[in-house]
Amino acid sequence: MPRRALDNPLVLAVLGLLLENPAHPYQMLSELRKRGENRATVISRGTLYDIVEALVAAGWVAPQGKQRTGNRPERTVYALTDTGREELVRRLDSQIRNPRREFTQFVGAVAYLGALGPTGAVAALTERAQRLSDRVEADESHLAEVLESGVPRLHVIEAEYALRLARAELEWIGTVVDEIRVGSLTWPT
Amino acid sequence: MPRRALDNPLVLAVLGLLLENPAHPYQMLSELRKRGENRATVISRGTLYDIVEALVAAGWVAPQGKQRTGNRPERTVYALTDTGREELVRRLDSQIRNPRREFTQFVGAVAYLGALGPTGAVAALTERAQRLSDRVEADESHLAEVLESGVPRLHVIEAEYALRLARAELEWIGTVVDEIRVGSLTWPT
DNA sequence: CGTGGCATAGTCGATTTCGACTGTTAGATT
DNA sequence: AATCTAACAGTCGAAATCGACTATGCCACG
Repeated sequence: MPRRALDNPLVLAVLGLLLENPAHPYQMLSELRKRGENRATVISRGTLYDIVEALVAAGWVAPQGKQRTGNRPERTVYALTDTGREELVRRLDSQIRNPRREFTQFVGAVAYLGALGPTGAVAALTERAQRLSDRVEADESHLAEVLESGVPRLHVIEAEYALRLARAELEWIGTVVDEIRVGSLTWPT
Repeated sequence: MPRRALDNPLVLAVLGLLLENPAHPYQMLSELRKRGENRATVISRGTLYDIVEALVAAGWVAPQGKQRTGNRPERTVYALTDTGREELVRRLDSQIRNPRREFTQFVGAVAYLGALGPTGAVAALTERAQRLSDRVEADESHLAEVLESGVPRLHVIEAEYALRLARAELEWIGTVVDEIRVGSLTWPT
């Protein structure tokens, strides 16, 4: 029993992917990269191999045999076991019911907004808002396309969620910037 | 020059704290715990000492001498250097302008909501909403108290932000749950 | 038809992070 | 007065994570 119990966020992502199809690590990575443009922390290759190994040790995932395409190195393909499926559901359930509190770099930085001074704060927040709104727009149209193409909404539900929060953040930034400009949010001396 | 460049989220928190007052590590920890009830990832003690050491090596922080209270072990007090102050501003600015994309456990789990089935999904989301709304209420009244007591709004700005996002999340969960119940969000077969 | 560049795959040593363990003091309880 | 407990403060070895390095196949281009 490992001391630190497989609590890397990648674990859920890997189990989730394997629920759909068996895959070899490198494949998982490209898949995650492709989808996840938006989601899941960017993960380094090495870590992924470590995680898969740990999942095998835990019995949640099992090697399904080796393939080779052309003369490429052997790729071991992994599939979800029954215990793995149970574990996936257990984690999903608990992480939705009571996700552990996580905060983004952005909140962490906003906490010390004061140190930038009113001018600096407005400048930085404005740029953030610009970038974020660009992304929101791109994601919105991308989402529309995907739905148009017949992908069930349930499969892109987390994109809807992310968009919702992004819009809330944009609004918040907007009001704060206004308040600084107008002088209703002031710097203590 | 360290290979991985002090990119732990704690770095910003420590620099930010030291901007206010010099402190010894254990003190920083309690302070962060106190404030941060809400913010900043929960940090283990050991990590904090590692970070402080790295900050000293980077020249952003310097030991200010040792104190002892009663017969307690010596506590080394650290203060921000000038370079440290610059670095803090640099990081703050860049992390607000363009924070690296991070996703919470919750989004990660929502992505695989399907695996819980309609009933399971509703149950899990409902519990999440309940917990979250309890917290929002508590945080709201706590925030009001703090402001009442004369703390400048700027110093609690990130709590306002967090509340805003939490409310957006609550609304989103509400609509999704309704949609599942009503049947406008369906499970593909 | 050689060669440069990119996608494919994975390994491994070094760094980072963690949390269990140690030890002290002040105050509460018996 | 002896004992228990909680807050204080830090250390250190083990585990987790990373990213530089390796190596091959495929395609385009001169």
